[in-house]
Amino acid sequence: MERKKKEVTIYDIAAQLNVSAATVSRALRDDPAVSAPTKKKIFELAEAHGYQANLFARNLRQQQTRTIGVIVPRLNSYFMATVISGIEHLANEAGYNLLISQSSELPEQENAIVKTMFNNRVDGLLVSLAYPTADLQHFKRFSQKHIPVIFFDRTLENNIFTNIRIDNQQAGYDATRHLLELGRRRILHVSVSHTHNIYRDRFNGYAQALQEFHIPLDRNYLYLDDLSLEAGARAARHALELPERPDGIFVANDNCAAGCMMALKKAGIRIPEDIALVGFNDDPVCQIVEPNLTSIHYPAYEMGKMAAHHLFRQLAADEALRTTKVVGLRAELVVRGSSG
Amino acid sequence: MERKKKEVTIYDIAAQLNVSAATVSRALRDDPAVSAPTKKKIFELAEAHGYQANLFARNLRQQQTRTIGVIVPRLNSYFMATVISGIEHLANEAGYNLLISQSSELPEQENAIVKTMFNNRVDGLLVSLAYPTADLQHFKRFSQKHIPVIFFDRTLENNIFTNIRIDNQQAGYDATRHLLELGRRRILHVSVSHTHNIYRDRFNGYAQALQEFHIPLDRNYLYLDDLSLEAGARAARHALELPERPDGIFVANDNCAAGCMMALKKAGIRIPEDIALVGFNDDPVCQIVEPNLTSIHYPAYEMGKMAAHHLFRQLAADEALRTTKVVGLRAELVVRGSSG
DNA sequence: TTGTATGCGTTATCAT
DNA sequence: ATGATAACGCATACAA
Repeated sequence: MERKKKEVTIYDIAAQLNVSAATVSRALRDDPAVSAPTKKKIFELAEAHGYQANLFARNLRQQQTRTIGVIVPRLNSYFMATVISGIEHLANEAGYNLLISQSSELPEQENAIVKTMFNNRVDGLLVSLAYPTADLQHFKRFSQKHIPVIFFDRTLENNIFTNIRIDNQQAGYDATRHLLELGRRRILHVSVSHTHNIYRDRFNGYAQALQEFHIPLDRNYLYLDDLSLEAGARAARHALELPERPDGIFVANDNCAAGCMMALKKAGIRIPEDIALVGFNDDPVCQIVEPNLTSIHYPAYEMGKMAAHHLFRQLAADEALRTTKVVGLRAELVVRGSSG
Repeated sequence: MERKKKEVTIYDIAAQLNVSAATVSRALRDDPAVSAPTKKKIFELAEAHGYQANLFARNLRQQQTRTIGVIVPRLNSYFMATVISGIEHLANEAGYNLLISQSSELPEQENAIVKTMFNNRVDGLLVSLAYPTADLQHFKRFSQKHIPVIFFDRTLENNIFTNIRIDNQQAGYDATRHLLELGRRRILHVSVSHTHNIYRDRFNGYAQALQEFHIPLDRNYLYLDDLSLEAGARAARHALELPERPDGIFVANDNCAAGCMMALKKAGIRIPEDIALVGFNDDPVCQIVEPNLTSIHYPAYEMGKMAAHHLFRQLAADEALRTTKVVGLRAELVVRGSSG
């Protein structure tokens, strides 16, 4: 069976130049201890041979991979794609590779991925948690070995790892208050049943705004499902079956809001006249549905860059200097036709 | 500065059990040459220590990484996310890791990524090319070292690597013929200006269908832009400025078709009565626009699995058995309201 | 400024 | 069935 062709190593270069492998190694890493002429010769020969450093050997020696793991619930949302672009941007600059995996919203899957990433000796982890993930046990092996983990978007309260997130309560408040200022008084909130804290926070913002306007919280005006397109249709049905029809709906993501809008329109409801609608994320779909969807603009790209930025900082810093913290990003309301 | 804690190695286990490291290594890999009792002892102690194989050492020794590189133009489409899910599915099963990167449709970026992946010694590559990429020069280093590369979706004719794709001409034909059978006669085709072959093929299918219906090809009925949402609006404007308004439009992707539909509706055009519309890909957006968009269903998940499948086959096979080939997948028309 | 020697943790070859 | 030993390619402590 044909073996792989032999690679050019620093030894080959050293032999041809009558210097030691150590010198070649140093020259290639631009060590100032090597004289300019030798360095030049070495660079040239390396170039001529198309020399490639063997990263395993280097990693084996240095105990680091220059690889960071990224774990997200799903790759198929505009939001996540944008976050990852942000991460990539910084990672490329810093010469790090990305190992990307999706948990498909399954904690067991997430757990398996974390283990794999650990075995692959990633230098750090960037994670957005699956819905149902309720604790951070599976990241313990990382904290034990002092490998930094940064959570973004879907975070969990903890005092070990850094969290990057928006102020979901504020955003929920802004969305709801906007509807209230439009004169709407019966506002339905559509969200997800697994009470992940970001959705709880959005709800809290909703509740806070209602309270400010002296509107009592009514359990009937909270509809929990899975935030899919279909869930949006179900939410619409729920809305129409309510004894007093809502005049405003705040949906915790755009996709679901789009489904809701379509179902409402099909039922003859006018948007925004009869019911005003606000979504969340500011996905491109906002500009496709008619009327265009008012939403909370989520700074996805920036969040990706932030997450990577903090990871690299922690990688560079001494263990002791890694102060646990929460980084907040601004998320702003974008008003469009659905709440004209 | 605090060093990383020492890892448990096969030597540690060997020492504690009074066997050699070689035996431990064999046992851990379940080599039949090791007796059952020793194996058991070794497994137990390894488990107790939370032993983790050091992949660098293994890779260094075996000259392989069990990592495959995935390069896509963009991560932010439903289509790509689905393909990647398909790839992941098989890769996980086979115990391979995925290194995912996006070229952002930039050949230079693509080139850089290919180089990085090469340096990282990926065992194989799964690639969907950037629009403007016109040749496969940058993959030469892979063919030279006999590292398999599989192209999917955006492929380029070649006699070295395997291509996985749908029959774009057939699909373009199906889409156009559908409009023709609806009685439409002035059919505009909206596509992308960089003539990547998949778009050329779709156009050819369009031309073929017209020919069958004895309709002469008219350059005015071909609009080339970048297939973005905005390009869709521009295409609509173009359509309305034509001396004879089209009664059917075949757009080469759904996103652009959605933009086109919106602009047409805004201009007072009724869909499908005045103009029938067909998109491409069968993205979720098809079910969001009104009326729902007729499209070509692209078997994305299956394509991902196919690509991974063929890569693993080539990895397992002897060099000589790697017959270059093209794998075709079926793409079928899904009729919806936009061409009711 | 350069060289020597050694370790990083595995696996494969050859003995026993 | 098991052991001794030599790579794999690089980086570094120490010596010169």
